[in-house]
Amino acid sequence: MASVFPLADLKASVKSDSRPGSRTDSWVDTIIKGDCVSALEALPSHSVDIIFADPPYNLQLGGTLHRPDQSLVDAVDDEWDQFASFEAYDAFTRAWLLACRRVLKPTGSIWVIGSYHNIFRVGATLQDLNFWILNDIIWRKTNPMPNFKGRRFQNAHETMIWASPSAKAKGYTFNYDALKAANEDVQMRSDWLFPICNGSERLKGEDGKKAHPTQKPEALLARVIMASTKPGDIVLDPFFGSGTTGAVAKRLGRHFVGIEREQDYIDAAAARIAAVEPLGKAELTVMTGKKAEVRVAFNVLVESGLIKPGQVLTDAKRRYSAIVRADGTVASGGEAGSIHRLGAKVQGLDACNGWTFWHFEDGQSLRPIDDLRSVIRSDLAKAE
Amino acid sequence: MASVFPLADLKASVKSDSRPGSRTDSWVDTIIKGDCVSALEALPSHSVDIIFADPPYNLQLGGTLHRPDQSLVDAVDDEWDQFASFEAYDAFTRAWLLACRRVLKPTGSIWVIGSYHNIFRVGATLQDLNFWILNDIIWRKTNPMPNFKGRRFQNAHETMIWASPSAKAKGYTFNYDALKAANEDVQMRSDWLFPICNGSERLKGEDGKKAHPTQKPEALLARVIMASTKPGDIVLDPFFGSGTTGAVAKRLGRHFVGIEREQDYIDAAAARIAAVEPLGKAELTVMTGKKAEVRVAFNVLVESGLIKPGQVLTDAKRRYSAIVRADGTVASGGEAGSIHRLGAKVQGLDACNGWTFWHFEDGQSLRPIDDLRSVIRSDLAKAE
DNA sequence: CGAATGATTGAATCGCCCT
DNA sequence: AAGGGCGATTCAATCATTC
Repeated sequence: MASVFPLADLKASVKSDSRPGSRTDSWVDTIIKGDCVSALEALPSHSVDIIFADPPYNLQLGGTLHRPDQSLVDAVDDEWDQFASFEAYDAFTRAWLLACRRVLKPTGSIWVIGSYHNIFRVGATLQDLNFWILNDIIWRKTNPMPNFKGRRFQNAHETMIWASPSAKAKGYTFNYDALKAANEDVQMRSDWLFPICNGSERLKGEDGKKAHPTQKPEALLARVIMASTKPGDIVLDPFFGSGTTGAVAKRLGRHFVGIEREQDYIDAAAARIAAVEPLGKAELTVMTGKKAEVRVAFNVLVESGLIKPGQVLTDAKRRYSAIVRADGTVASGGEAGSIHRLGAKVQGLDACNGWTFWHFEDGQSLRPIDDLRSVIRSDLAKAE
Repeated sequence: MASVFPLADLKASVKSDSRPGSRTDSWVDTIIKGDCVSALEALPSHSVDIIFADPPYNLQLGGTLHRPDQSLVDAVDDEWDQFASFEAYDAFTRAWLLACRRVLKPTGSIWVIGSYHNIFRVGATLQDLNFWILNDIIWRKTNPMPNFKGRRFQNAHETMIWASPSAKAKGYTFNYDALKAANEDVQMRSDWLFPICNGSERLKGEDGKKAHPTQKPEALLARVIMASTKPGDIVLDPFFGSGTTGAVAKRLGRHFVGIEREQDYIDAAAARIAAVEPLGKAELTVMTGKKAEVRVAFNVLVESGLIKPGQVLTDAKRRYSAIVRADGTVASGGEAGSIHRLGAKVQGLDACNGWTFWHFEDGQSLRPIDDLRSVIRSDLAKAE
């Protein structure tokens, strides 16, 4: 059974920060010491918003290998042994992913990072467990380790899988508009370029050696968290290690939960996170697009007098026209309906966004009726 | 049982070319018509040098997809890409990979290309069958299809796995020095940049429509073949399709064997290959890929810490100011957006280059944020 | 004839809310 | 739970057409 590691200083520093939603649950903003699966089983169901997992990939690290029937594996180049070790890794993967799924909200999503040693097994297991892959993301390293022997290509990337808990779970957070605005106004691609973690960001022990062998760069976690969470969300990392996930989550106004077995890593991560200063609310505001705007129905424009019954609307090229009726529908050549239905109908399409399709005369020029909706919206905003 | 498709013209053109090693085997430089596994079983053991496989991806598409302009996306919904379940796909994968392994020389290697829909299953099956993964290679597309609904990252890459037939098989060909020399004297990385196959390279039917839905670019195959084969080697492609593998192999002085079920694809591939002129010995230099423009988005500055959330930017004359947010957008007086959009908005213009418009405080002076981009660029340039 | 503009297209697991 | 209405959503490159 896992025990909650209290981290009094950490909690204190967390409680005083600006993160929305006061979290009084004892396990939030803590590092839980213990085995990944049993620690996960001690958490409530459907309680975290995203999971970022950086699982181990080499099961043959020292020690002897046992088959599932407990017999000792005596030769590593035996075909059956290879198979057995993959099976063991798959069983491990299955166990922690199942435990993660129970803890994850239906509106949540999971990220797993790995290399070619393990990511194919992880991906296949995710699919077997009916997780629904949203993207695979390539972290391209600016400064990867060279291939010393010159027998292969330089291994210059790692792979992340982003998945929702099921094919039907479409409520996951994806801050599409913010990512696009931040990316030169084009949508963010599946290949990301970041340096590996080194220099002052890299945690060092007292001996000056790196504190953790696979510390991930904070910039990578920042993009993951900014892309797929909202401020105040809870980010779980079942393989916490040096605590990059927690440090970035705290800085970005998200809550974290870490699970880690080794006390040395817990100590390093706790000290690291305690030193993080969370950002303020204004800095953490996420840009949203039209999808997040309040709905304004077309008849509101008619009722408010911005559009008058009897007024004629046309498309931008004046190929089609329609007359506005007092009930907020529009009519054209015997057909009538919503601005969307009629727009679709006159063009012979299945669908149409009437707000951008229909235009009204404004002096010499034509302007989309969407402009008038913005007027309504800014009025509504002022009334708040 | 598969039947060898003779292709007399093709053989003739092949025999007259400059490829070393006269191949008199009837199956060399032909397209075999038939099911992949039975055709493979008809070939001699340990007879081919590399295999390039582009298996069905098992896309699981929902309904139809429309672009924002309401045009229909021509999806890959062919019968050959439909599988009843993951189990069925795994069984299929296992069968053709086992058949491939028998045909592959111990000194050979295999390449498999796929997307997140299938590549994890392929990779896990390769490992289960004791293939030894040498690299996973990312094909970054310069011009991928966008994500039309804004619900995910743009799917901008595909993944290739390169593997030898066993962990002990170290005799595979890897032209390390040639690749390095062709890559400005640095090691070739695991992420490659190529455009998708388009324009005149794309095979069209008599109706002007694409002859094959998933034709791969020749440049991609050229790098694969130049990296992992020697002149005169035999390249097998068990999912021949439009014959890109054969065309590139012939052009590069390698022999090919294709397996394909559909006569239409065979006809198109045969005509295509017959028209290929093999290169002379001196011309067989390694193809270099497209050099990426080093494109740095504003969020990279924020993620890397060069610009901090909360920091204030102004124009050169301090008439306008904006605050940087953690999501990589900037905000000013209720408005928010990309550095470009907001710069335009505050000035009342249609467009604005945010990189030169917005400045940050550097001691006593103001400097354009473009200066910080050059700092990042010199780091990132290493990966391009 | 060249430049500017518009149309087409590519391996795609592509919406959300209310009734 | 299924169905219907609202209304949001695209990047790079190749061709075709117009100026």
